Amino acid sequence: SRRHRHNHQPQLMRLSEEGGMHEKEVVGSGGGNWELMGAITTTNQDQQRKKHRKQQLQARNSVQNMMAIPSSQHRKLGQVRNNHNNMDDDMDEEEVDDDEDAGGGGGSERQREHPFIVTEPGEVARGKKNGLDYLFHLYEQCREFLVQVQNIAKERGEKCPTKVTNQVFRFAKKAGATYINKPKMRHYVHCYALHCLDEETSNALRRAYKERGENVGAWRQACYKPLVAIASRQGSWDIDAIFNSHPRLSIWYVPTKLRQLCHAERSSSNPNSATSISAAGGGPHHLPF
Amino acid sequence: SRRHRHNHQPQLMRLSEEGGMHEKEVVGSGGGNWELMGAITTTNQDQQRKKHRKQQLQARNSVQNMMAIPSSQHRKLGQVRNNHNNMDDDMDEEEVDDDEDAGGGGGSERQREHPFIVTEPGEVARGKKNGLDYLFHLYEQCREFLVQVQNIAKERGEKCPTKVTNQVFRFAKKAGATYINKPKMRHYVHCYALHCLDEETSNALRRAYKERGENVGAWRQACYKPLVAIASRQGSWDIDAIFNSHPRLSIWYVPTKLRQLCHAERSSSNPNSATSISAAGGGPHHLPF
DNA sequence: AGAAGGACCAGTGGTCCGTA
DNA sequence: AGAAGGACCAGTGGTCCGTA
Repeated sequence: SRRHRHNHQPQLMRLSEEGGMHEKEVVGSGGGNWELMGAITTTNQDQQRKKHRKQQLQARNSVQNMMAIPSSQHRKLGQVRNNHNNMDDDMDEEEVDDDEDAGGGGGSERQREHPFIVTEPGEVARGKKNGLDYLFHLYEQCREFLVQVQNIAKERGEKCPTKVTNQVFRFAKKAGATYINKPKMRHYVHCYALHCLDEETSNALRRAYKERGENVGAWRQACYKPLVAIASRQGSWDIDAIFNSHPRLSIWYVPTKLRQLCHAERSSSNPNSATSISAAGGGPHHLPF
Repeated sequence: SRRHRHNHQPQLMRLSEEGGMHEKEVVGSGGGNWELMGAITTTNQDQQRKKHRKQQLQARNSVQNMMAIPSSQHRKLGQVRNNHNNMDDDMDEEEVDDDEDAGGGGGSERQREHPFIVTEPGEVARGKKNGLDYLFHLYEQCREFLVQVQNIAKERGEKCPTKVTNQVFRFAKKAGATYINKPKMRHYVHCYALHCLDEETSNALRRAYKERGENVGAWRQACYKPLVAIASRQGSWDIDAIFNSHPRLSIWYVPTKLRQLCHAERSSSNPNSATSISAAGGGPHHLPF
């Protein structure tokens, strides 16, 4: 096969055990579209790859170059599928692949990420699964992408984002981290929040839910309650202040449902909420960050 | 005339001298559409006004009630024109007003605000003009509207804006402050910034530009330079940090042009800007706020 | 069924340009 | 001409729902 597997971000690979190769690795689709991958703390061995004819058939990506990363060819990146032979890059020009390339776009379809399972701290997921340490690691990666976007913005004298915005997700995608996307990160933000704010509780919850054989959705739901308890203990139920006071959490938007739960809890625990809010500025506990 | 002039916000009236009445006063167009004006720290004497038939001809404002302020009738409010007789409310039902009511909507057109002129500190504008103290006062009003929006949001457990957003402008409009609008406030933000950050310099500039008979546009342009000088003196050229460090200024977005000017100045004064930015976090002067 | 993520949508920041 | 502001537009935050 002329398609070469290579890991562009060795430090970022997924944590599931599965043969020698990690499915999250991105297959190089030819040369020239990994420009500035070096920005992601990895050396880039792909920059001198040969140009592939297919890239020229593909219309240039119309999205403007963004944040110093040249637009990639944006061909569907042909991420390696698990237990599925790599297609040769030329194959789809001469034969039909039975479950990819169905869309008329001409590229192979991107493989979805493996679903998360509830794992204990330190546990590596087996099979076509990803573990929760990997999930939390994605949040750290996003933070690194944000820092890069911020540095570039400062360098250019442009507006500098303080949160993980669409711009950051776009940057991550262009940088090759195609496994990062907004809906996923938003979906599990509060789980990451618990991990940041009270790792002990977070770890205990993971062990309990793994023990009971609960699925990820159940674990995710269960993460809300201890967070509300933390907000309650702060005395203000001000989940925004709690997020903003934590250096790793402050870059994430508070999820709507968590805010609503904190508000509901505050209302039920203190029906005279008007005064409680006015008073909140004066008296809540200091956060340990 | 059955149309009554009344000042809904006595403390907020414009500063131009012009007969007994101030043009910024809003004409009550009938009863019922000043709900919750009390939220703007004024007692509301208009709430018991009679309903006017014209309001019923007007389609109900389709914009949903926002932030606890019932939607106003949204008839064009018929702000008093200067040196122009007040129309009787009933007039447009029986006769045509020659320069209002030209649209098909059936309401009288809103009068534009009088243009600003360069005034000295404390000086009240004469004629159909507004002075710069009044301009800066509008920024204080916006801050008060923001505070109200924030209080309501906290009360409801909703996202709480930290800046003067579209939501705040909408709130201001619904509260009757029809003379506040986004393009205007954005246009003069940097002038207000200078007023906040270095009132001495701001005052001197006003006096100089008034003396030389310059128009508002020229004065406005001239406000950029001392701001860039302030950013330069801070050593970081970080105009965002300067805005955010000031309690009254921090709620305003840094205007694009000011950011660009600071960036250009930094680049020309320190071509090796990459290191300068990296170092900026460690060493800039403390701001006095 | 449980879960990942493309893609949509209401409302945003930003400011142009038809208006007076 | 100088100036005020309605209204537009590209890109946002938020998340639904067609997909696998």
